[in-house]
Amino acid sequence: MNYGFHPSPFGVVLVIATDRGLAGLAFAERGEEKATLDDMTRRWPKARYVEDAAATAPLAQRVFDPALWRSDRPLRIVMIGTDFEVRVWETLLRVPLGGATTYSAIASKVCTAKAARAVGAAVGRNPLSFVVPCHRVVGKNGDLTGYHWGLTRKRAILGWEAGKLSAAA
DNA sequence: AAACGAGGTTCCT
DNA sequence: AGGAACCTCGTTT
Repeated sequence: MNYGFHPSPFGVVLVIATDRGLAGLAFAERGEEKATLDDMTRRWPKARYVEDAAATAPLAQRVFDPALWRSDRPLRIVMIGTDFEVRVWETLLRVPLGGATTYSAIASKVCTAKAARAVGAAVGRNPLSFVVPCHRVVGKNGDLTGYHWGLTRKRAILGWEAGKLSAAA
């Protein structure tokens, strides 16, 4: 796996890629790049990691520029996780830009309605932050309940998306 | 408003 | 294997 750190509208992002496509995308606080990398590599302990910012830079650029989200050049992604997690993430991928869903709604689709917390855990462990719209999930009552990389960042992303939406319209 | 328990899955020891 | 943690939710103090 190749990885590299790149600037983004929301801070530094760690991009992890395999020869089959994008595998990981995580936000890092300034100075905490190492911790973020550890956090990611823990997900796939058996993988070999090589820093190659040149390989990951184009991916980072593409992900954060909606103008490049074209169906004729789909972003290739690789989802590595348990059955449950992958199901949750695939459900999330169907949430449209600017849309929102709830943990319990996903839970009832993937498992039972009471698995909301499990969904929360799975969403939180989502290695493809931002690409998989884990930030468009809100609590049942419409509140932003939590975010692995900070509620502040979650709000920033939602605001950014709202801006992109009005720009497109 | 705060505390609590149920509930599903995964992580860590 | 056992316990704790998690981006939850509904109910009870």
